Amino acid sequence: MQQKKEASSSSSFARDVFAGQNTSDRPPLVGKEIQRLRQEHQLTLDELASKSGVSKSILSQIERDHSNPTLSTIWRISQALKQPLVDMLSSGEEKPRFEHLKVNQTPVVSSTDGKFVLKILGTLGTVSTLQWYEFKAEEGGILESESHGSGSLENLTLVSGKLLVISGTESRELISGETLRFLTDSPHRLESLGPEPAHGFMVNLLNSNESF
Amino acid sequence: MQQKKEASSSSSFARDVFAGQNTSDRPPLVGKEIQRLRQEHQLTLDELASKSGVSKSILSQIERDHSNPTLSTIWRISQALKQPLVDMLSSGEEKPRFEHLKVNQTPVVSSTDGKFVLKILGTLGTVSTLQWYEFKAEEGGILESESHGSGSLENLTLVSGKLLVISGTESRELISGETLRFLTDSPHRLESLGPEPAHGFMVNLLNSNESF
DNA sequence: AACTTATGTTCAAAATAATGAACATAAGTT
DNA sequence: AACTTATGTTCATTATTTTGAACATAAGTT
Repeated sequence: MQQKKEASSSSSFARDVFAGQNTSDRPPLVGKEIQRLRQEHQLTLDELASKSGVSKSILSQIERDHSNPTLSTIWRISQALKQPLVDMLSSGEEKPRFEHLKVNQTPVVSSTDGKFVLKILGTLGTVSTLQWYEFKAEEGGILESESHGSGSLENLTLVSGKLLVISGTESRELISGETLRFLTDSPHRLESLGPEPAHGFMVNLLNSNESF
Repeated sequence: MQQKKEASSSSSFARDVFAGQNTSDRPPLVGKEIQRLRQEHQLTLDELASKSGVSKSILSQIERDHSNPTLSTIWRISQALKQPLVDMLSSGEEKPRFEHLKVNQTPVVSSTDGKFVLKILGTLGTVSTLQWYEFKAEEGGILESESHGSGSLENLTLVSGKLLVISGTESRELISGETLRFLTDSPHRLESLGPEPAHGFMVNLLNSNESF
């Protein structure tokens, strides 16, 4: 069973952790953040221990990144500190400040006849699913979409051109500068009426609590 | 030393976990989400095990929420699945539901010199706030913004023109067709470099969990 | 059917996280 | 100084996670 190491502070975890920066090639270091929060709340280790139900000895080690805490441990600490668990973990991670997508890196989808071009500008999967697009369509260009699931919402702004939007049994005609918001829980279709090309933006909220 | 329980599946953790729903009074259940992601990536337990360096036996148990994984374990799994660790943990938590908005009259904000014009296309306010805009700025037009709070994200796509983006101490130059995603947890500034007017689209995710 | 292959689960053993008590250290008090 | 109090760290022990190998099950082949 447990072969006693020379001291608890030199576990392999600690060694690994201290070997380098958290260049996102190793788990986030939560110690600093936890300590910061605890001190912000003016709590001692003893107090946080009793509030959280986590022993103060392990708290001490976690704060110094000498331990690799369990999910439930981190969770109990985050509760006691009234901090969303997720925030505590992401604090250590250095997020890139900028993410720069060059022109050719922007994914593009186009209709079979090439008349309707959809550029996927971005996606956010965290909360619910969110996607936004730019589109350009010459006269007669058509985009057909299936239902995005109940509760899904599409927000379309036309910068230039003229566009016919059909969702379910209803339809609307949009002119330059107008915005339309509609449910996309049934198949829908966009059609550029011309003569000048339609150009616009879309923000879609997909209802992702479907299990497929 | 380890007093062998009747079976590994009846650890106290498992019992606790199965005692009730995750009504945010117990650690998030990551099992379902991990399994979903693994299957989405078409990986078997063996494959994920070798990719992540986590043994398949513990993967099996974690997926069924029969184990209380360690931070480093969750992290290694999230890496292998190319999923931000944070997303995996928040998946079990309550998702915000949408509120239905009234028809918008597209409010317009413009800089004092009138050179930078921002059209608010839409808003969604729930747990985190989402807003999207269209902007047009002639040469020299400047938009200054305060911090939107920690974790806030701005997604900017430039349709035409040239734009200088400064956030914190960093800056980027964008040309037509490019997209930039950046954190707005510090003051930032957009400047149209001209000569042709800058025209683009922004989607902002504001983080509204201020600790108060 | 018997044999292989692919996939997921269970088990004993090993590694390590968590606990509670003892130990350090510093700051105040008498 | 000697004594207390407050705070954080270390240590031996206990509880749990993690591992690797063995086991189970199902699907496909000969």
